[in-house]
Amino acid sequence: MLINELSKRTGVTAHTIRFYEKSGLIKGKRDENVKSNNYFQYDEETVEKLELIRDAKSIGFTLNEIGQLMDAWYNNKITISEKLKILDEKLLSIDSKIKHLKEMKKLVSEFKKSVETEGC
Amino acid sequence: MLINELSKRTGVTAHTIRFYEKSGLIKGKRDENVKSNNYFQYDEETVEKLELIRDAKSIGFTLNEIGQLMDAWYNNKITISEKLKILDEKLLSIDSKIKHLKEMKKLVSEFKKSVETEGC
DNA sequence: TACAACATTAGAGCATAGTCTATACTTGTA
DNA sequence: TACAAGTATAGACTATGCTCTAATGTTGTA
Repeated sequence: MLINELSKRTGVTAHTIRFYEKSGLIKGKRDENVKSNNYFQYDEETVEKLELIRDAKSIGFTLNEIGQLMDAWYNNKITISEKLKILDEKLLSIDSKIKHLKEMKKLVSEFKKSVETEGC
Repeated sequence: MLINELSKRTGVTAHTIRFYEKSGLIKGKRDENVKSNNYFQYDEETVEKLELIRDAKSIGFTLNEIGQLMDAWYNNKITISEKLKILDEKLLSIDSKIKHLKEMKKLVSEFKKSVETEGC
């Protein structure tokens, strides 16, 4: 599919898709048989990747971290042990984020209680 | 205390403290009795605020959101029900982040397992 | 009194993550 | 064939959150 369809499928603007392409997060392919243009072709894997980017971004991963994660996911050039290392790092990072959020939730909940009872 | 002491107490650089001051997140006071300089004086509340900023930032709140949260915390110009509304919004937002993180963790864990067993 | 250490403001610079514009070429449809 | 819609690239611009520099003034200690 071309960029416009990819954009419609994922809700990511063509501008942003090109930005991700330039950043190396996704890769379109050019059809060697087509000589009249140099339009990028995107596949289903790219749809998946854009969805992963959206999800991972929403929980606070940077594009750089997401790039690493997608290397572990899709890149067959890196070894299994390298993949496992990346995945373990990300799992630790997720756990750390969850821990922080739970602490913050406790803090906010306690304060809410004190506002309710003491009105401070 | 002056900015340098505040910086040492909190681990936040003087530059960043001034940036937060300019952004309206914290407020130093100038001593009217002292005419020879216009140094800002900071109190214990500011130490608390900088710690709150650090915690809240680490779990993905923007400075803008943190500003709102601190208004609820310290500003007595808003009503109790307004404070509770802001706190409830933050709690929902925290819960949503935790939910997303858990989903992501599951996804990454499952993928890790498949890398371990199938080496894909 | 010299001078290091500390304070202030203004503004420049930087990283991240887009967002938009200009320019130019290609494709599909009336 | 005209022309709207789609595509590509380069580069300018923006917002957030710092981070640093320059210029200048103040304070405290030898």
